[in-house]
Amino acid sequence: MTVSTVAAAAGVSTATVSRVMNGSTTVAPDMVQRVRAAAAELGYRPNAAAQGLARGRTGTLSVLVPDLANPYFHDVLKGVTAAAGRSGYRMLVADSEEDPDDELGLSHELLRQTDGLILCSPRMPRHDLLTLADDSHAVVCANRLAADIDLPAVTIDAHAGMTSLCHHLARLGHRRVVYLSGPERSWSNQERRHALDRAAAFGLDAVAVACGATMADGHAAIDAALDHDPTAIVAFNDIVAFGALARLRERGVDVPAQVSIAGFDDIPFAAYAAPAITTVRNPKELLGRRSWLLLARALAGERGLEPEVLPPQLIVRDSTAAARDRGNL
Amino acid sequence: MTVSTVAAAAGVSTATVSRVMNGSTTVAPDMVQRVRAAAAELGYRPNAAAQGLARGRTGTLSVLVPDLANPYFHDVLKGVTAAAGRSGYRMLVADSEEDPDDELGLSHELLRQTDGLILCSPRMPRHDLLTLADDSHAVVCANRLAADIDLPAVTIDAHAGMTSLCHHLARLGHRRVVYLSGPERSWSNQERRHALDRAAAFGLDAVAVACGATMADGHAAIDAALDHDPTAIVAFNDIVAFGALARLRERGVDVPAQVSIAGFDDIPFAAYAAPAITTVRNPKELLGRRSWLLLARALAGERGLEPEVLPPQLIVRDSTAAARDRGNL
DNA sequence: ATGAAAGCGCTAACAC
DNA sequence: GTGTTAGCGCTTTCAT
Repeated sequence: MTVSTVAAAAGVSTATVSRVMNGSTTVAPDMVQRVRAAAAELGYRPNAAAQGLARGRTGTLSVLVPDLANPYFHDVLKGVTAAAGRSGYRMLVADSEEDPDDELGLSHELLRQTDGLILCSPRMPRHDLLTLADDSHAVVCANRLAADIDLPAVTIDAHAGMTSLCHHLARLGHRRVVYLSGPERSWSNQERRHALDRAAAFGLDAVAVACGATMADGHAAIDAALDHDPTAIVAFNDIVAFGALARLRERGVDVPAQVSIAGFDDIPFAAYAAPAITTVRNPKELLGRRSWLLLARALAGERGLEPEVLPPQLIVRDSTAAARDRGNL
Repeated sequence: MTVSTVAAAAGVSTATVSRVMNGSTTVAPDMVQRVRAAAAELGYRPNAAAQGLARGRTGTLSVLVPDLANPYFHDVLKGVTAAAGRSGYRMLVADSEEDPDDELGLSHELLRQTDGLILCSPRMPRHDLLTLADDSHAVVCANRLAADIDLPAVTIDAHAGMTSLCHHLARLGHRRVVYLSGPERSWSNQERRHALDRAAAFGLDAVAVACGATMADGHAAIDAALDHDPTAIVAFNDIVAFGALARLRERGVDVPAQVSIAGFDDIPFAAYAAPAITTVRNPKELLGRRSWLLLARALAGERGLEPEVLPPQLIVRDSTAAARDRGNL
């Protein structure tokens, strides 16, 4: 079942079949009919590999995420597919499972099979990022800015987000806050942490506790966090906040009466948690769409694309309230 | 940068390069060295499309899920990649976004680009499934059994799962239970519902309320559910249970004191909910692994593969307790 | 407007 | 053990 089969059945050349299948306008209407009929009759479907080889492009892009289990990435992926789909591109998703050392290899593998790659929150060392940028012009970086590396990027203004959150907490009278720190190699985590440190200007006294990016991490980190007797806890992301909330409940700590807690990203679960989690909304779909736009431009040959920075938004819910007046937990 | 480039650089033929790249044993050690060196030097990476065309297979399989935002599918996907990866296969993920009418088209498109397809909880009409089975032998169906359609399948024993859950509820003294029904076209939903109906044998009197598969659906369905004044609510899945829990909280209904609630699947969030959700654990990763195994066999030419049925497991947590003695909500 | 034919980059007979 | 070569299925000049 190839072009030749269809061509024979329709009594035309393979070139004509190809033209019809690709919607070329320079084909006589009756030929179009004949070919269409023959193709439909035979149930013909073009072979993607052959098309890819002949055209020099696959029509597929790939996205590499560190953890597919994090709902955060779904919305990003949705944004990417939606935007890329409109340009006739399909999306291949890969998961590095939070293994920074595997990312470079995976990226090369993906680049081999697809036309371009979107790295979502990559954890790989700076050096690998540099290698990748040297190897290919079809890579864009989401959620990470790498100075002096020629990689189109789109990020969130973590500083602005954290600042508005800190403002919120400061107005509620909080002073001692613990930050549940995300993965070491996460750029977002570093940004959030630094932004929080700068919030000392509002009178917030922040201390970081090593944590991670999963619910289990959040759950496990609470005991250490409470040792600092904070009135508020800021989690690396909503997932962590979620796990933390569970542990606080176990320990009988009332949220937000005794301790306030806030997350980051605004994943769907955040709004349904008990209590609903105050968070900094990340324009995830937009991030996905912009990433594709950047990739499309890179694919079209544009170089030296400027990094884009997207604005987050504070979402106040029920997990934050006025700091308790005095006393320890 | 092609085989020829490398061949020229190494002073050998393209065939030898190909042999080395594919780990053929019938190559002299020094040639292997030369080729390896040249390839590394040039940073050569084989073109996947060309390989696919020449080999007649792409080395990629695809998985179609109805909703990538449902954490349930992550574990399934994890199982698939893990198993397929061991056989040198990569995985392409596609999301039909709960649009049953788009599934057939998407499936064909995926089949065109990859060697095989795993349909995860497909919602498409039976007729489309039949078409697909006729068109290809490289399709396996997870979470759906279609009688008289020659499609390798792996499912969960919903009946067993629902029965153990009903047992649990019956022993706690529940009689009036509401089932929050999932998507109309979901086979799992039908199975769960039927199994629940059969639980009348335990003295459970179940009534179904239309709901859906999202947190918002669960949230929205609670009001109608409470109209039936149930002592227990069984949700289509954990996501729905999660949304339902939020609404119950809003209405001031105490779970589990006034109403018990149970989910299905045991997604990670279930254990961290407030209260932790009693559920029926679905061996998701196993399901993924088995799906791949079936697909691999189909790809190898086996036909008439027997459907596999996996056992679920009741996980009792804090959202279910003894039925309230008397009185309405 | 249509067809013939030359590749796209790689693999796998087949010959040596 | 190594090289030659004929495709894999499609697109795309280039003629006509």
